[in-house]
Amino acid sequence: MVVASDAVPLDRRHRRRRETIEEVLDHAVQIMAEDGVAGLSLGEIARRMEMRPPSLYVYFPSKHALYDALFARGWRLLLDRMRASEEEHPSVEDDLRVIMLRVGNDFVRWSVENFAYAQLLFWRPVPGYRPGEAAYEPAVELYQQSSARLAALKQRGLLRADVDVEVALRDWTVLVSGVISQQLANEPGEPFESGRFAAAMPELAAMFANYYGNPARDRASS
Amino acid sequence: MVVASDAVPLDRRHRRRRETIEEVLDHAVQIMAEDGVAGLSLGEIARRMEMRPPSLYVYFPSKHALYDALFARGWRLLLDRMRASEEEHPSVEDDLRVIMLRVGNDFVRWSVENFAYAQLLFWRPVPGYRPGEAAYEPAVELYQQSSARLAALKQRGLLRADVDVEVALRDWTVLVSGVISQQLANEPGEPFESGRFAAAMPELAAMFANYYGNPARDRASS
DNA sequence: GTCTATATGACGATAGAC
DNA sequence: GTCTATCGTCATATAGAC
Repeated sequence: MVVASDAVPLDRRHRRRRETIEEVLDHAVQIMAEDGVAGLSLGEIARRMEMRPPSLYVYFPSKHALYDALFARGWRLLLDRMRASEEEHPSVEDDLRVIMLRVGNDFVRWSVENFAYAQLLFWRPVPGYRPGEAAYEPAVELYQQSSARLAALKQRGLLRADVDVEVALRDWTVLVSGVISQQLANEPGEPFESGRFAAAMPELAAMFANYYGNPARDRASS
Repeated sequence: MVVASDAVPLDRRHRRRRETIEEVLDHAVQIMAEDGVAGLSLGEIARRMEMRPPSLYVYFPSKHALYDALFARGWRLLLDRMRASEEEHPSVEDDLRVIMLRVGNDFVRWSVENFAYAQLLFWRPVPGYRPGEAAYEPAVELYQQSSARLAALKQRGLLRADVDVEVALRDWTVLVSGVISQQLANEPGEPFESGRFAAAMPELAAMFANYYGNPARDRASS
């Protein structure tokens, strides 16, 4: 068996397969945006790819597996977005409110602009579908990144020393997911800039900073 | 035409019809709780009522109309619950945090215990379904009741005089719906008492009271 | 390996008999 | 008011063509 000469077409096949998978996911997101997350249909994906529905089972063993791939892809995209956000604007300010507002706004903006993903990630709209363990991996990674970020802020004295980082992070996720939920449920399609609930972020960031912030360090909160 | 003699069987027919409708709704809620909101199927309702599916169309012209009835019924039940809550414990305390925590806890508790309704009311899980104007009526009523309650608290000096009641209410709904969303999405089936996100209510109520409360009146906030 | 043809059973919905 | 019959669509399984 000659491994080396087989490797090239094997790679090409694999690459082509992955490209097809990505194309399936692209169409799936588009359809979810049009018809709702639970309105995704394999037949519609196949139609747009000029395939027959059963052909999709070559790439995904079930519709749930497709949702799992979308779930993981969504968290991965959001994780990348938040990493880029942190690189663009390192949180060097001494104002907890300003830092949380920037982070929160980026999070909410991505969710509003990618509402199909957001509904899949933050709600539970698909009957019978529960994300698999592997699909949760990037979500866990984002959680750990957020936790580390908050811990660093505490280290720098922006969070009070007696604050439990996990509790503060739980409350912060409640604030942010509340904004996203209300925005997507009550004003679907409304852009981030003009959303009535997205506009609540400044007050909510101030609330959070006042409550968990260190008054000795952070003069801006009152 | 003798109207009087027709009236009795007509009433009986109407009453019987309404009873059947209520029975349909009861089964629908039960099925949504088991299979998810979007997993509701007319066939399953008919099966449990020992009917054929087309017979349901005598009572509801479409599945969306059924969802509309469930939407209105859910808000009505929640409205009744919040009214009873206010009667049991009139908000006579002088502590904004305590008042908001009681109201918020009752709201979240109902939502967790009636998670099928809650998903329908606070999320948008059904592809293609948008609540009709009539179905929104009890939701609007509850909003107005909440708005009046906050205005009364402002009148009593528990909310700062410069606070916009509508803004404060928007932020409060974000907090509460954030708790409900996170609780139902991440710990489905978990009771109110042991829910990780339901347990955030005390901190969130304190956050809200600190931010919008009147420090001159409300010594408890810090 | 990749796609297709075909089939099954469930679904929402409609028409028309009784 | 309830039924049977029917339609079109869906996810899914199997078997087989290339």
